[in-house]
Amino acid sequence: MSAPQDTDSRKRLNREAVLEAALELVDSEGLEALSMRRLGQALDRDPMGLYRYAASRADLLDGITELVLNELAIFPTDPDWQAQLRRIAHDLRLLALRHPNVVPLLVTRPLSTPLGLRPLGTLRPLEQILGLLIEAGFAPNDALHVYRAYYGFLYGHILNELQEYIVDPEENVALLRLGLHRLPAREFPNLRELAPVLADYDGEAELDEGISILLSGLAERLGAAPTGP
Amino acid sequence: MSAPQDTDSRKRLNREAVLEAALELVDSEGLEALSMRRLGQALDRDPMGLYRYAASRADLLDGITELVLNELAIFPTDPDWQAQLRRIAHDLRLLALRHPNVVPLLVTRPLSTPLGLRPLGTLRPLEQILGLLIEAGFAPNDALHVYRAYYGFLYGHILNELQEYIVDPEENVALLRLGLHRLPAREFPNLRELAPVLADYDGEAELDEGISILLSGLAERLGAAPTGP
DNA sequence: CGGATGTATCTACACCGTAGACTCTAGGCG
DNA sequence: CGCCTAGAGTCTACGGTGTAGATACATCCG
Repeated sequence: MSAPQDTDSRKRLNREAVLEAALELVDSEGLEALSMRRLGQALDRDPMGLYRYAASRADLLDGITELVLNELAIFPTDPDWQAQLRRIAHDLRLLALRHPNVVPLLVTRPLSTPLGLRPLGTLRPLEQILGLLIEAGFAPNDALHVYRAYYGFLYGHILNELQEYIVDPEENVALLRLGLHRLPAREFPNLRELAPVLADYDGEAELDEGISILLSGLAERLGAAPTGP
Repeated sequence: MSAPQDTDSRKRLNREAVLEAALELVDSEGLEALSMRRLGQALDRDPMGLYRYAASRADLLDGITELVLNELAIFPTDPDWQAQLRRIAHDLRLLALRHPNVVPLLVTRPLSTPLGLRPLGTLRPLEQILGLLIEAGFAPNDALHVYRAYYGFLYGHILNELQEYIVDPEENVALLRLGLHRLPAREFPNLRELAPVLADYDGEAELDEGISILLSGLAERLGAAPTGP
């Protein structure tokens, strides 16, 4: 009658469990809904107790980005680097669509922390992709440049796609039309005319096409100036 | 002796003045420092009075992004669309470096508002670049795709560059070294080895190179499948 | 048993966005 | 002139936030 009630939700916590609950909250109710008190409530714990597992709210946010990025699998020794980069791109895209509310964290957190001080989990993709490229024959310098082009393109695409993404596909067209109808016709003729095209955006195809272009450009460069013996 | 003290900072306000003060605050002290109370203090006004010029804090943020994007000049009728796109890219980069704290808003605000309901000022670049491309001979459909590739690349680059940007160039190397030194050597060999290269990132050159590649790809496509009569 | 050590909880503070009531000012109109 | 109205400016208050610090509690070691 005095055991600390392990009925269901009162198991012993650990950092991962806390982060998972936080992620769940963010996924379902948005970033703004994530507060220590709300999270404590979701875990049926005193909010102050969470500070044992996350030093601050900022640390919590970092933890979430880390957790999400861990869903991304990279195999830096795969010899087919092009296929690998293509797969990673699609995986990251799906990950972003699965956790749209986390995307702002993904692109924003790194801006506030110098590279070397970031959570290791968020640096791992960088490290591993560098490895992949170096393994593939790029000089380390070039690998870095390639990584930047690749990841830049990827993040850009995700932001683009998510901007035009609307949750309820039923409302999608209507809302879009409604919204665009609001635009002054003489100032925004092109946007208004493109409404139907905007409405059915095939993000996957667009991403794949972009990756193809990028990869062919990169392969060309690799062929032109090989560095290995 | 009773005039409402127009000494200096107590002129009549308007939305733009408020937004400019807000931008100044964000530039100098970061996004988190922007609160109604702080802003009211900066303007020597009652915080509640600001609601006359911005309906909410969110609206304030939207206003700031709009204000910043207005610094970007686009000439949609310039026949040399490639030069135009290149210039815009560099302008946007400089703008991001001038207002690094605003960049999170730039990439993040559009994610929370359906396209048609966004502040007009933030849609204008899209509209005008579409105009530029259509004028250049792209079919409207293609113009949209090209825009996405272009802007995606651009945003990606800016995020990349800002991630590695550190304010005080004196501390830069030291901090970076310090940070990277922290990384476990066996897990992050590539990153550690690339520290010196990371330290002197020439964002302008990298951007320009990327734009060149993109433009040549685009020009090729335009040449391959022209749409005009 | 006594102490010590780590966990959980509570209280309190300074700050936030903003709803709503209130005061004050300027101007129009009889 | 006096009065009324509309709007701008101000104040107070409410329910929320992150988190420092004190306090209570459990658990283990000697």
